[in-house]
Amino acid sequence: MSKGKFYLTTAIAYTSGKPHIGNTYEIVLADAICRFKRLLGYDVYFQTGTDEHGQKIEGKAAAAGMTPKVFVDKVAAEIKRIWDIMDTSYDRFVRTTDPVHEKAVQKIFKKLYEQGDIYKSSYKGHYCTPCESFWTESQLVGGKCPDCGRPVGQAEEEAYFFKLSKYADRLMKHIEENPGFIQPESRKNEMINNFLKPGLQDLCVSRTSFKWGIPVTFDAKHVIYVWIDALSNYITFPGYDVDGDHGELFKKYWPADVHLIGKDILRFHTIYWPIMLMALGVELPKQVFGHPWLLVGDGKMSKSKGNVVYADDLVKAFGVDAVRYFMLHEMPFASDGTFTYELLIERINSDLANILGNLVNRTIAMCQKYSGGVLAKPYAPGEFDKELISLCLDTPKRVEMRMNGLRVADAIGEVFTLLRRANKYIDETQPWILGRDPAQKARLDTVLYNLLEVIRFSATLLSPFLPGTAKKIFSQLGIEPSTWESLESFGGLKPGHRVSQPEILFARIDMKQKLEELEAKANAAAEVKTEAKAEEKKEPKTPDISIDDFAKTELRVAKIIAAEPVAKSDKLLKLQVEMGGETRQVVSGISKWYKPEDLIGKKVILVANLAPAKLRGEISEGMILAADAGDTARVVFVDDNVPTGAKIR
RNA sequence: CGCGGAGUGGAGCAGUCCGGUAGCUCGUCGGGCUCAUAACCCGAAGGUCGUAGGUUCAAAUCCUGCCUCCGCAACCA
Repeated sequence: MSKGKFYLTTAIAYTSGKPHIGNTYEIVLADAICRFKRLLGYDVYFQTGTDEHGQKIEGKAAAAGMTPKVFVDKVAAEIKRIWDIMDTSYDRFVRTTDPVHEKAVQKIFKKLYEQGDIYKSSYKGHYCTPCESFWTESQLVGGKCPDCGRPVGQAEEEAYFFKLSKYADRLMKHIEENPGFIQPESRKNEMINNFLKPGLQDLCVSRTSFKWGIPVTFDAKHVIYVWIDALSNYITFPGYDVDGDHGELFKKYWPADVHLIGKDILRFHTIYWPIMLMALGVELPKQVFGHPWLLVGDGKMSKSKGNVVYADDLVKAFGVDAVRYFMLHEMPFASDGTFTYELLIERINSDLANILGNLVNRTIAMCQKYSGGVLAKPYAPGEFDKELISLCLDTPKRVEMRMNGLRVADAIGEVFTLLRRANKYIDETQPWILGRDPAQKARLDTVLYNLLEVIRFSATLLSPFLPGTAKKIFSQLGIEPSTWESLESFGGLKPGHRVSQPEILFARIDMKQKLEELEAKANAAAEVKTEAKAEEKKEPKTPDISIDDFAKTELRVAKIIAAEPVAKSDKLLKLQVEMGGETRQVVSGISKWYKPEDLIGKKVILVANLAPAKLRGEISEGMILAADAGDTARVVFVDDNVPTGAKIR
């Protein structure tokens, strides 16, 4: 019965905040693949979860006035809630703060250390004691701290490193011998050319700069950094044990068949992770698929209105399956997809409502109208049947082929090709005309039977993508969900069977009206947000300073005598300013709002005693004052007859 | 020369690896039909495949230069 096991993982979501529609895409894609494999008869284990350690979370929790644990519990619950709203059928939702995981990770770290793959060393660098900061050679300004201008000393911060280079050749060989390992193909070359060929640097796998992580058992100062902590979830939760006493799930399902991840973290999964596994002597996953991103591509809804789109809001407005359909349909495979409300509504109307919903509806309605809802035996084949039936029988194979290549959008497209064909078949056979002539009853029954059978096929094939809709269709057909095996032959529906009443699957959406509705809602939400923000902003008032504090700032009038953009930067302008006979170079982040020629000859206020800093390789000796209005900045200009060098106070 | 992606009828995309009639969905226009959710079916218009060269009997597809756009990285002193 079972065709074998199938273990799929998603990346574990970082619990720094609520996942938006792009983050949600991955779990839906994973779900579609897993449901399809189950339909085929595979024994599926589908694992997802959250990555909950790290400095960023520590910081966010502190900012929210919570302990990291409380913070992470809250966010993880939110993520899980959204995964559930999306109707995803994961078998297990894991969290890296799970003690079982933490213990396993500590053991892994220890083992790698004991066998010499992890060693203790240090970051060497220039250290500024007052600033508590490390600087690399290139960051220093004139050999001094770019922050405070004081001299720096040589210092070291200890850390543990993982010997990636030791396994580089083996990994290269593995990638070459297993062409399907990295998907899509184009990414494989990227990994080889950018990382493997230039040579791998040993990876820093511990930190001492924050506490919110899994401690190194034998060195309490250190916390295990994300690589080993997060990546290993794929084996620790199924029950991997460094001493070989593995859990049942691990024995049964490892190696993973697919690691489904975003293209941005491909490097970690195709280089660091395989090397870790090699070092542990564990078999490598079969495939790593770096999926593209679903981007929110609509400039109209600006940031100030809050254009972040969340899956749960969409589900509320359009229904789960519509959102799932859009996500899965819109992603071509290797290139990014775009989300806009217009596109979503268009897909719902033209595919779900018109092609699919209407076909089911009209067919069931005709069955009720002409046959009292009872199926008769298809006795009277006609000229259009053959083409329809052969396409129908062919479709499961086509879908399977597409899915094997993880071409989910194309797989769905195959089903819709069949649905379109069925709509055309209705036109060709004209059942409403057959219905007028009692002599044609047998032919009419046959036509209706064929249509219903096509719908049964389609519902089955769509069930991994639109689980809720498939269920509704089966219920309208009055049957239990069909198996994959039942799609081997045409004619699974039993004559004499009675179908249910037709119901609308997807209502058509009035584009204009819906968009207005959404915009009104967004505006209302934005108002609430800005109000909330305004209140928040009042809280941290800048503390009062004394006149002496202010006097520490030396403000002087300066004239801009030259300006040019800084190469390779979109924000910076390099200015030469003249101030009481002295010329200085100032780099300012205003190139979005000012062109060089707008500034030359103008007089501005310069913070003259600001410690020099290096920006994109250019020295900046001071700062020009400008009003920051959030989206824009306006430089403060000074009356032209004020002499340069004049002090401002 | 920081990394990467993309430029194909009005919109969104496929085709590019393995050169040989430019295809799909939406939209528009015309027609058909009435079982159905103003749905469904048929037909038509609309493209110098970013640009300039090169290879070839033949280039959207291969090679070279250039232009434009978009992510990421860097960056508001």
